[in-house]
Amino acid sequence: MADERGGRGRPRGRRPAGEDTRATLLAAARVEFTERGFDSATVRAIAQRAGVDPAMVNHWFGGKDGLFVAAMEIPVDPGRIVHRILDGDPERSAEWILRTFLSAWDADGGGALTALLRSVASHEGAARMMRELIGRVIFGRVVSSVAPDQLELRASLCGTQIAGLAMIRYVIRLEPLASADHNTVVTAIAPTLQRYLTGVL
Amino acid sequence: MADERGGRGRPRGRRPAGEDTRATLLAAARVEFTERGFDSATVRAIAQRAGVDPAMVNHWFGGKDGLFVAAMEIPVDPGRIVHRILDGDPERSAEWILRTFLSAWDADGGGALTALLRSVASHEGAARMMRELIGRVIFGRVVSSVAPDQLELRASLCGTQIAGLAMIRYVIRLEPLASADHNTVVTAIAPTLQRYLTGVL
DNA sequence: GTCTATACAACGATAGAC
DNA sequence: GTCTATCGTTGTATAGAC
Repeated sequence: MADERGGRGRPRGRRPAGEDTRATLLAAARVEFTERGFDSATVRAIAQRAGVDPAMVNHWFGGKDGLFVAAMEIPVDPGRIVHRILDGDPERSAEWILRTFLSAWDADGGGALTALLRSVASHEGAARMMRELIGRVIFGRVVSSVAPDQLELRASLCGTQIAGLAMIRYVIRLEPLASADHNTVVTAIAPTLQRYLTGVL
Repeated sequence: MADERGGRGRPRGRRPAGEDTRATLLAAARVEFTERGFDSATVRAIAQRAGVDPAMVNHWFGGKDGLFVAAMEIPVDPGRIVHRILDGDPERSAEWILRTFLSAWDADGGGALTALLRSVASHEGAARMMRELIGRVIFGRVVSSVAPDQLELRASLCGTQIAGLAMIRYVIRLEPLASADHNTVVTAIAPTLQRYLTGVL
């Protein structure tokens, strides 16, 4: 009864090893989340782009939220950034931080960053992730190793300048900063960041 | 029957001339779009806020899109802000700018600002409006009256610090900056802004 | 034979259209 | 006020890897 193995659809059951559905979904999710933002991106569209069933999102990530946090890795690797920053002269930390962020963001034209900011603005969960990422992982560790006094205030101040640069350069795209080369940006902004890191507040 | 002019609900049928349903809808739409962004704002909620049937949105604006484009005119008065800022000592402009923005943003707990940033991040039209608002109307005029050299670069740099402060303090809510009083914020950030305005870059 | 990744169907909610 | 489209999610049967 109801056997009906007529050719429609993909075959059920476990697919051959090597067809990594999870990774395919992640890639599709990054595209959709980037282009449409968290709310407008649909699980169905992501699944369709990945060529799999929407239920796979639930199976692999527990739902749309899980897929989001899995897909939206920060466009920079915090560990590497911190490490690279701490290897140099503390009085030149600001310049390194800026160059690291600029390189990471410009790598894909700011697409991933724009998506991240969009998600941060519209999704409280993303904002919370961002909060802990900035405060603890990135600037918290950087600041604690260069200027232990007023650690948290310094970290959040650094956050303002970095987040603001991201907003103006990649989201609002205000000229001339949107098209300025890295040296120009560093010359203008590094002193600010350096003061937030090690200067007198 | 069901005349019931005394209590809840509005009378049916054509309303008397002068009760501008269209304008009421526009006002309600601005509130909802501002608070929730385009996607999350619903026609039903807008109509309910206006005390009007959702069908009126279709009748007057042809749908949600039409209502949006009709509603999204800039509801702020940048002129007053600029005027107040320019009345003081040029070397104290940064402090005035910061205090003006902080007061405006804190007035409603940052709600309107969060909504604005959300719209900017998720809607290209809002980003374009923001671009011109920051670059030309606000900082363009401020900077041109204090330091005419590298006017646009200075304006966009001011934009980074202001936008970043907004992001960290009201959207991401990173402590201690999120709860810091105005004096603390001014002490920390005014020097940055002052350098962007009149300092050496 | 067992486990599990998978496809399919359907549900309840919600929002825009008419 | 009703209709319809679409969303996220859940349940279940099944095919293939192990």
